[in-house]
Amino acid sequence: MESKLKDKAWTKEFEKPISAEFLKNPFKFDKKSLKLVYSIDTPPPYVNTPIHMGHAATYSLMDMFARFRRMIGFDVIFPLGLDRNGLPIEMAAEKKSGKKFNEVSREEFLKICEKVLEEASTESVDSFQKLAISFNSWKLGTGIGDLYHTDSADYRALTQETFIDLYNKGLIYEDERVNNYCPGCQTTLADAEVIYENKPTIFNDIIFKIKETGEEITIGTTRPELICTCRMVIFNPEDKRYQHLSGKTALTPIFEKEIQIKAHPMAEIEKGTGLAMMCSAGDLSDIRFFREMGIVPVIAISADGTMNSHAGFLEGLKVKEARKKIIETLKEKGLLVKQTQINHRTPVCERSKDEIEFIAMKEFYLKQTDFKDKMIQLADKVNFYAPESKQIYLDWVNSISIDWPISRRRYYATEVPVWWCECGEMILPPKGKYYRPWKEPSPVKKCPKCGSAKIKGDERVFDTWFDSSISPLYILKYSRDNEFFEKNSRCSLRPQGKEIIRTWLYYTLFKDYLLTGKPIFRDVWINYHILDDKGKKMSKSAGNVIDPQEIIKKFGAEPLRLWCAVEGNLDSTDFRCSEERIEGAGKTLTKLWNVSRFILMFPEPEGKVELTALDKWIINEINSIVNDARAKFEKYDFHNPITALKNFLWETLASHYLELVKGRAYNDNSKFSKEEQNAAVFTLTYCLEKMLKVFAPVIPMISYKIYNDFKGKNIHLEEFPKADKKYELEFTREELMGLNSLIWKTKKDAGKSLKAEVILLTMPEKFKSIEADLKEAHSVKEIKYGEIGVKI
RNA sequence: GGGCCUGUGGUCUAGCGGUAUGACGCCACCCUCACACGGUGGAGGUAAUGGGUUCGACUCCCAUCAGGCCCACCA
Repeated sequence: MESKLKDKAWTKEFEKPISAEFLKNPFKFDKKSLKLVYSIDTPPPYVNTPIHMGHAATYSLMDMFARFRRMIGFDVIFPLGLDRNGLPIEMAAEKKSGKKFNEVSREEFLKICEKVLEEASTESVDSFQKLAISFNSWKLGTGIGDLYHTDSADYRALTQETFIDLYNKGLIYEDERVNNYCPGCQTTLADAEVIYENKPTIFNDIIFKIKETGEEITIGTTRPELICTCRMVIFNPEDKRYQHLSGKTALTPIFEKEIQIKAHPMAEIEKGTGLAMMCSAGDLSDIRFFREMGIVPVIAISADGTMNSHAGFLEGLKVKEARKKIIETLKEKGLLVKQTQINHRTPVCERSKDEIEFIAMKEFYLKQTDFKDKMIQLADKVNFYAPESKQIYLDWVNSISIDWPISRRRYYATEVPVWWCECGEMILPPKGKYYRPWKEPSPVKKCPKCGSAKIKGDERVFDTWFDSSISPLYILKYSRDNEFFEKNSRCSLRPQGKEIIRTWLYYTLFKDYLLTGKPIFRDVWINYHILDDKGKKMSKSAGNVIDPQEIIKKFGAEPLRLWCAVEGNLDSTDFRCSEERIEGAGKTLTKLWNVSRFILMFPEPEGKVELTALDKWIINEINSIVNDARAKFEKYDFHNPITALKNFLWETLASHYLELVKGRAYNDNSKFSKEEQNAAVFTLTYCLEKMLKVFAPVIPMISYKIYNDFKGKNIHLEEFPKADKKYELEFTREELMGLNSLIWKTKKDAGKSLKAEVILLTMPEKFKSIEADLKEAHSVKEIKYGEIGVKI
């Protein structure tokens, strides 16, 4: 008999033509369909580096979610987005041109960025295609489900529009903020560009006076030029030496400013003299401290890196000069007790290695501290998978103490859509267009306030998260197709990594709440990480990065996908990437192929079908798997159902049912009736069909091929199976499998072949209904009923 | 330094109050007509460590250790 599956085994070479076929017929989103919409806010990967193993795994899982939802009747929005904004692109451009972004004109620099983007690797897209990820489309466009770029005019226009809306709602304001500033590169830096080095620094012990008692105290500092910004002296609450100072007033040297002395755990007993002066020169932590204490910070360094009027006699000096000068002055006045050289962890510029200065600049802020309670409540309206991940979000929201700074001084990002009149009036353009104020004229010729025509465009851009946080709005056509958006938001699912909960997830929930008044996601699926085979995090510098293309080349995409499902639940645990285990997953594909090949050897049964108890048993088994899978897939758990299905395939179906039913299916000696033989074939194909459909979202290519040869139809357009009614049976799965195993073991222990005859099989009466199948399968001469026993 | 999460045979995983599930790998035997990418059998775990609650704990609580994620790095 010839099987409908001709090839002896499934090989990775079969994947190519199938994935090509998938590409020809993508699952386009059909706005006119009457189906319910299920939308996935996919995380746009960065284009400048090819996707790594983590992407391959998480997108494979997202694809399982998408394919499953389609099979249960949803129209799925599953777009591919490519992230092209921000620093990584600028870094690549700088590397390529050998020039820093402020060394060439803005226009020129953007051209280099665009060139970098043009040449950006298409390897990621190729990987997605090889993995058979079922995005709605691979073509760039502005329709629902189309491929989108985060730097497109369309996307950026929407980002700018949300700025205009939020500004008009009174939620955005401008304020002076301290920035990391590199004097070498002459630019502000993001925190991520700052590294720390141990550098020898002079630690100066300086005398402060106590106003009430005249006592002198000594405080150590590496930044004496900032004494003018000192607004508090603190000591550790446990520090016995200074308890008497609590509540007293200190006078700063030279400036004679009165400041409070307080106990605060931030002061360390062993560090310096145990007394610390708190200056508002520094970074966010200083700002936070001042806010906590209710003190207004004083900024003494201006944007050009020189001391301003707050610094008094130091005004106009550069920071280092100011430090020199004040040390001289302190020495003259006898206020400098001691100078020691210490190794100090100093923030330096990642590239030029210059010491970072902190200077104040005006930046836009989005109010968020007022919304903390709301954002905590909002989390209860979102389903977190796994639920434990919610805590990461809550912890972050609780720790927020300052508003969100949304403007940056870089080039390749969405421009802040603002113009400024010489009189200081801010001019907002109307919504709906993409604006580039640094090169475009203002939307109004004259300032509405003073009538002046001297209007300049703002040169700042947005923080990338200000862009990224509108992705669900963008893919659901917020403000572009209001009817559609109203009907189909909230977005069904946000899948993302655990490490960006405080950024991408929080900012999206927050900003989109401000804009729409609702939690934008229904479900949030948080994924953990793929580690290398030793359990270490993959990183370029460690050289342990596993390339998914290599894995696909070696084993194929299907084993990789199956491995993702079988390895564990990525929503609660990291995976170690082991080639051995991925290869092992491939064996299940072969097993599935061979079982299918066997089943598809028998012609479709004609005439009546009379199910035996054995058939009913295996039908119960597969149905309970179908039930379980339906329920758990909905909750993004593929691991447990697929593990169960895999076990069903290997053990229950292949080892037990198949072995027992073989004789009846062949029926060479006509020991069984035609109806019974039909039942065997019917049951086998029944199991195969359901099994393939449960596997289909996980391993779409092999299931597509088998189902096509089996039914001549596209399995991915079929409905996900439902369980049929359950049959009552006298024996359990364990009892049946135990009986088989006992017979096989008895033969083996006696050194006989498995085909050897059983002279007498004694078994409980509950197996009477499957007597004929047992007799045939185990070559039993005689059967008796009673205590179990095998005689050979 | 702070917060949160995790810790089950060599590797990975299930269950989550009654001494442990399955897979991969390993060893032995077997080419039985779908499959040697197979079959059968076997070795291998005092559940990170130490306490506590309980008649009883892998399962609950505390501490320690290790790993992960995020934040901070300041006199």
